[in-house]
Amino acid sequence: MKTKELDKIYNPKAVEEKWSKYCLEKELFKADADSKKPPFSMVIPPPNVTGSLHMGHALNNTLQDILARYKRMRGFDVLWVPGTDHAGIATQNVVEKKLHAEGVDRHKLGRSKFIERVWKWKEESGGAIIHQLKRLGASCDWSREQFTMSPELSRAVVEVFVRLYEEGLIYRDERLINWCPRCLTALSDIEVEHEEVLGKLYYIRYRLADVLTSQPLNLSTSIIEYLTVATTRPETMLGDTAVAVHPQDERYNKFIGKEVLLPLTSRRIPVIGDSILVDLEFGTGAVKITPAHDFNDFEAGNRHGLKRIAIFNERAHIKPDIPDVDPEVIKEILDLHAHKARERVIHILKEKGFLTKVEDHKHAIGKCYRCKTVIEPYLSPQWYVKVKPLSDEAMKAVEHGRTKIVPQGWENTYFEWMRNIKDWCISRQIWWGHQIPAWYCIKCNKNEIYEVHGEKNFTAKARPVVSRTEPKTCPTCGGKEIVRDNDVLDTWFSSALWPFSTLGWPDRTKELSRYYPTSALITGFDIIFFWVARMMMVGLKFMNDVPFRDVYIHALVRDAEGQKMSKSKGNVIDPLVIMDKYGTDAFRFTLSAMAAQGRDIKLAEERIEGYRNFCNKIWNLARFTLMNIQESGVRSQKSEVEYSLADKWILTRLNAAVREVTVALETYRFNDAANSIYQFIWHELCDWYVELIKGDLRGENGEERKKTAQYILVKVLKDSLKLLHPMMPFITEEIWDVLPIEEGARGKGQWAGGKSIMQQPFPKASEDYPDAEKEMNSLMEAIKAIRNIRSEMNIAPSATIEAICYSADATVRALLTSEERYIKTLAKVSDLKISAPADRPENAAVAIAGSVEIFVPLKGLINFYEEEKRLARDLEKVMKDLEGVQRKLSDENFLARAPKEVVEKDKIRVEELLQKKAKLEEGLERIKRIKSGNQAH
RNA sequence: GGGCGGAUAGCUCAGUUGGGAGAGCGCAGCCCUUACAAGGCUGAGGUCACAGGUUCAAUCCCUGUUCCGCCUACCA
Repeated sequence: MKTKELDKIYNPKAVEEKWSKYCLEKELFKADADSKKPPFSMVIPPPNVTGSLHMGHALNNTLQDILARYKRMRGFDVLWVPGTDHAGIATQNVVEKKLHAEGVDRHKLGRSKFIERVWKWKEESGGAIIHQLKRLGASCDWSREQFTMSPELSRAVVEVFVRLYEEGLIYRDERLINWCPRCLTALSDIEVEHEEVLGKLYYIRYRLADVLTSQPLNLSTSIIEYLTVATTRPETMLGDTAVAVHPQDERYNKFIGKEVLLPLTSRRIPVIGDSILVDLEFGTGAVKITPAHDFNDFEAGNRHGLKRIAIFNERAHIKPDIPDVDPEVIKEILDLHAHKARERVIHILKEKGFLTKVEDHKHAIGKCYRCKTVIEPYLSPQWYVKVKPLSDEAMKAVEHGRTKIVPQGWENTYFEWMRNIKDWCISRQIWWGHQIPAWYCIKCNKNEIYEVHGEKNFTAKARPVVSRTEPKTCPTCGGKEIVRDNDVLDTWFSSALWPFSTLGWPDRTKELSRYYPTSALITGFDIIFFWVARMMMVGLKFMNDVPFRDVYIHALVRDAEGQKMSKSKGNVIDPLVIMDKYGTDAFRFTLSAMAAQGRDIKLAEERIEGYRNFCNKIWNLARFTLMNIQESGVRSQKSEVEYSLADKWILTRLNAAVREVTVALETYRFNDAANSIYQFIWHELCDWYVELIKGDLRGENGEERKKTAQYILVKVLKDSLKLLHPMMPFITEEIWDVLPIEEGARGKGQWAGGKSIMQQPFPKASEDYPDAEKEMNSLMEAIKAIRNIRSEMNIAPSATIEAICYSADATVRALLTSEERYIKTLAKVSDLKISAPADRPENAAVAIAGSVEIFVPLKGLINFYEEEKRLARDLEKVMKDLEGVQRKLSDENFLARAPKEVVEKDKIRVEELLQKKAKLEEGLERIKRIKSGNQAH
């Protein structure tokens, strides 16, 4: 059989396509609910069905996949549930945009036709992200792909809704809510993004009703004829129904109970005292109250029984029927959007002398998190979840450690939000989503009906019938005319059920009992509130147990400058482009290596390039290995008697890597795992071990030695690939496929006689050889010292040299002697002398490595000036270290109080440094002597 | 306004029980040495933001200051 030659450079594309296809066809990612193995389960944070893979997804799913693959190799039956959510608003926007291009709108189409269109869109173009996740290598159980709008999951949604309603945890009420005038729907509090802007504070005078008003307004008058209010939203004054002052404010409290004339209207509104709303220090100390358009004013209105006058329609345009407003004014602003109306109102107020002052003012405005439109507080009937009883349980679960949040710092964020939680507005005025299972009897609610777009809507006073199935008749009056509530549920409502609805709930499935609670949830901090907190609440409520044991919160991916990536900034890095350019493995490894806990990831392409190089390094390691083993494969080897020092050393270092990677993955320290494996493969296995055994592999040290070296090389490579596999699934699979399985057998592709690397057990640390490790370290030090001399003395890399090693330590001499071939090979030494300290050669560069004094005779080639500089530099460094340690050791307090191991260590160190110092000084002396001798000639 | 996090090599960042400061990239020098130039060898570079405190010992713990981020909040 011919040895398979690998290409000189790793080509990810073909490899990824091949294995991706193969693993999917063979269904290697499937969980087995009947398995005897212990379960490990995760649910994917479902991406929007409209979405395409961005950096956040890539990081999130890479980390999940690393865990999934690791746990699989550790012998777990891994279930990783994939799927998408229906993304109510976003999806509806997409389809509406398409309709718009066709010249249709959804109202013309009608609700059911529209929903059909959305489903059609979903089938055709939805879920592109699923393919992209597969491309990323995500080893989800694709046979269990879920969708929040599927009939099964919809059933769970209805069930949860009805039960919560029956328990009084869901109710309907009319109050101010956050309204997006573009999406035309209510939003929950957390769907509003606050943004600080520099706005204006407008001062407007409201004339007191009971003061003589016959004379023209005189701005310089000292008699108080008016109250001046300050506002950021002058246009809402048309909806004012009171002015508030602080009851303790001596400037104004005499006006409480009086009335003012609202400018631009014929409305008289009361002056009221309210200590909650009014801050004495701010503005003028007098506040206009617009209960229908401001959350604080709404509350104040409730406290004082004020009327609510809405001045905007659902698109935040001025309504025609605002009571009391001057018709001239209405004519000017009718149907203007709020911000246009503001300009007009200010203009009119100014003209009429009501506007007294305008100043800059920083304040926050709310924007729709989907479309960035400025949100408008809007009065309407909505459905709410009463969350306090649920959040109490959810807090306890984390307090008691039933769910662990990693890194722990995020617990504060979680608790903080849970403590201040407000009822959750769950109804949305859109069509795509789970329609609320509530119906209204026309007869019973005939006074509560109002029409919007020809649809019947019901006020908060209407009495709904909430039911799992559509009622045929009204349970109260038997009436047959029944209308369903138009609203749909917040998409996050269905996401909250994801960890159990995807496992078959409300049925008591095998999966549910086996995989719930899930083992871990991996997600970004930006959806702790949206998703994690709500899953906790709902999971505890309906499953009586937490939805997951661990929550690992990872960072956000930013660009190299630390900016959040966004399309508008144009700084997005497309993961698909990156994967094309550098390969998926390199990309995944980069994300893993940069996923340090508690810090955002600044992604720079150079970093990815570096790990692409690492892939190539691994590839060439494999290539080298294949070139150096028997075509018949490698013998199996159990006995360690034939292990060389290098063999024992690399096995020991491998063990260290195995331990580090294992601990790191168990504790979600993905960057540590990546760095350990990188360090090991590149800087220990490739840089040292491979170089050390090249002679062995060439047969220079006998056939036995050759076979053993081959065996160890293959073993270490295979274990390295296994360690690496969770992070780099493709390249490891490809190499695994061509490596020898056992004695006499080689990989022939597609695991002839073997299995996929993902089905292999994760490496376990075997026997350590601590002595070999120490000895190897001494040798490496000596080799590095000689290399240093070579470089500093400008000896051509191709030239061989002579070296003399003196050591007073017989053990060390024995080591150097028995392993001299390593020094000769790696330091390119042709003539190596090892002995007890004797006469120091004169024309030689010198270096100290541990107890070994190394001389490189340079017969006239030596640059004394350079050598002196080099030695002086080394000496200086040693002196500095020595000084530090000696100072410590001369401190009685240190000797008395520090642990004796620490003191002992420092004492040994001083000894070593003193020795080194003496030798360097000697060397320096010699150089100086020679130099002066040379000069004398 | 409240809360959280960060400040370590030119850049991006590690540094978990306080005990000789690390990596990657970049930079400089020398090398196409038959696994790999997407490579090898060598090297330069840090008062660990600042000021105090605790300790025999502080990059690490405590306090304060400065400068950055982020989250959160109804001061009109």
